[in-house]
Amino acid sequence: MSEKETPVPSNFIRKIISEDLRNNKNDGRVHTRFPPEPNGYLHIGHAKSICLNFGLAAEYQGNCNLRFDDTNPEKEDTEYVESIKANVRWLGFDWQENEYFASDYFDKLYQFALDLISQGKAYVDSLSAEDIREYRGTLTSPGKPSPYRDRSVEENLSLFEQMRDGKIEEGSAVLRAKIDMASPNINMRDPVIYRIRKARHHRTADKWCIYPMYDFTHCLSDAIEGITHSVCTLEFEDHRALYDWVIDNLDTPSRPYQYEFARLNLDYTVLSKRKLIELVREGHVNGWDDPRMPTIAGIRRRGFTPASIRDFCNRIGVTKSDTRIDISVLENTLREDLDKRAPRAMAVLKPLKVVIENYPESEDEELDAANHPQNPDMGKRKVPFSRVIYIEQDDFMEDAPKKFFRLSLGREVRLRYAYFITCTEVIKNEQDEVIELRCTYDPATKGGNAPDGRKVKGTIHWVSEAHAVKAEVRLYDRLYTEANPEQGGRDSREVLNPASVEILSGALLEPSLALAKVEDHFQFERLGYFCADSKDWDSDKPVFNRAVTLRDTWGKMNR
RNA sequence: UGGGGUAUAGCCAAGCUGGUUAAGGCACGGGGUUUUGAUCCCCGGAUUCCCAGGUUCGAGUCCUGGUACCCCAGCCA
Repeated sequence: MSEKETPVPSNFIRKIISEDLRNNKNDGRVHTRFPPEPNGYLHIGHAKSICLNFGLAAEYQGNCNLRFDDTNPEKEDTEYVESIKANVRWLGFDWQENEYFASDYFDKLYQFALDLISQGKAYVDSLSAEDIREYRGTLTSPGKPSPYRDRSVEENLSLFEQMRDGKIEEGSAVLRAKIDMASPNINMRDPVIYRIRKARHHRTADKWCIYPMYDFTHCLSDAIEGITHSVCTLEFEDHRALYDWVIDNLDTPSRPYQYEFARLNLDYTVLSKRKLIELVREGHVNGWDDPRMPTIAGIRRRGFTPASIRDFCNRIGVTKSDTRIDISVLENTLREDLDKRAPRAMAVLKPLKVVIENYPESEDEELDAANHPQNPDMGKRKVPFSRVIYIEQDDFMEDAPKKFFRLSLGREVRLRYAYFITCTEVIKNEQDEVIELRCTYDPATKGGNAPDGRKVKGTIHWVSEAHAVKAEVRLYDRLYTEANPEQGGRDSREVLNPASVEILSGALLEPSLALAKVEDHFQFERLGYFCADSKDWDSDKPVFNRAVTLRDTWGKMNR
């Protein structure tokens, strides 16, 4: 993380921490954690949380734990823990030896539950799930106590033990905290803190058949790890009262506090696990790492860099207001990062043949091209030139308006790093489509400058036919046609963008590009930033993904 | 009158205990440089901070009353 990134702006959590430090709370310690559940892949929304938690720890010389919140054996798997670790590492964060699992605390958690029971603050409820829901009341009416609410401590202890020993059927008993069935906060109406799940856990195997619930586990895990600031998203605001209740009613090694911030919403994308799974399962995308997916794996494959994502997370801020970020903010952090780092190269996506009639038939030559126009340290390379080249179809227009600074019949343009050429003839097929151009070149303009001081309006990119490398280039666009795909409760599948990917199998690259390594980034001049695909790249068939286009004021004018 | 939150330019977002001209970024518009219509460099926008009252010499910041939007009734996290 040596690159210069936008300084982290102030936010309310920073302010709280600074205040705590001023009061020497927690002996001046700052300890955060990133607590994913290993039941799915991380996405850009998680990146916000990762950057926040690790960023806070770094700024205040504290630590940030990576803790897997694995209390639901039926949904979790080690496959996810591996991918999560890889993603966090890729983003540039290091949790060092601070890797934990809530499942490592099952014994302690069990003891805490026993303590609560002994204090008369928890009881085993034998109501069915449906009855519990019934008894809980509604948002506007209070709940009523379960008939099992006043079981004796001894009976509860014995029943809980039977739960643990597998003597009670799944679903026929749970452990509940005894708080207040009439609380206006539904989370406080005797929340379930342990349930029976006769399922194999990915780490504890068959040791347990009772598993603690999130609200009981999370706060105690924080306390066990000495977390000082437990940062989570807004939907847990209502749970804070329960978080505090558990901590306050048990003898814990430390006293953590929970703070909530707004989760990320991004234009033209969807970030709920359920929706993401749906996209994959129904085949709207090709897997979790499809470059259109907002998953870390997807945006990585698309060509985003860790620095650009960190920068993005810093720019969007941390608040409690429910907002939606303009996709251009993300795109722009990538452009900024890659503009200074990505080598330039030429590639023609939709080729149009050009024959330079006065260029010798059997000849070719190598021209010098800068790898980065502003940074000579990135060196130069040779680009082969010959009589037959290809240019971009979009760079020719037959009836061109005055403002069209590219090639047209009778007009002269510069071929980047090569020569000025003038179009002399347009060849069409029976469908009246332009299939070839005949041009002449001015040998005196080699390298791209005219000795007579003649100026040319446009510079276009090109590739020599004899030397070109054929490649597949995938152009990606937003996955949805609406900024907020789920607006008004609509099914986001109704607004899927049918043109979210365009595969060009006949793209032509300058030869240097064939030497790219997987995940290498380039700017294809005048087109955008591209990344060598990590999955389908083959030395026989290069595959590039377009991560983001260049800014295009010409394109904008024409829209 | 269930409870918990949020409201500052098109989109984000600073704004400490109330004090001259309401940061910054993205987007947008204009101009300059340029062998990428890219980059880079200038310049531009809120008499106004959800609304209405009030307190005050002075309020985005305090008070009162509204309005809009988000979250909560898993033995998910």
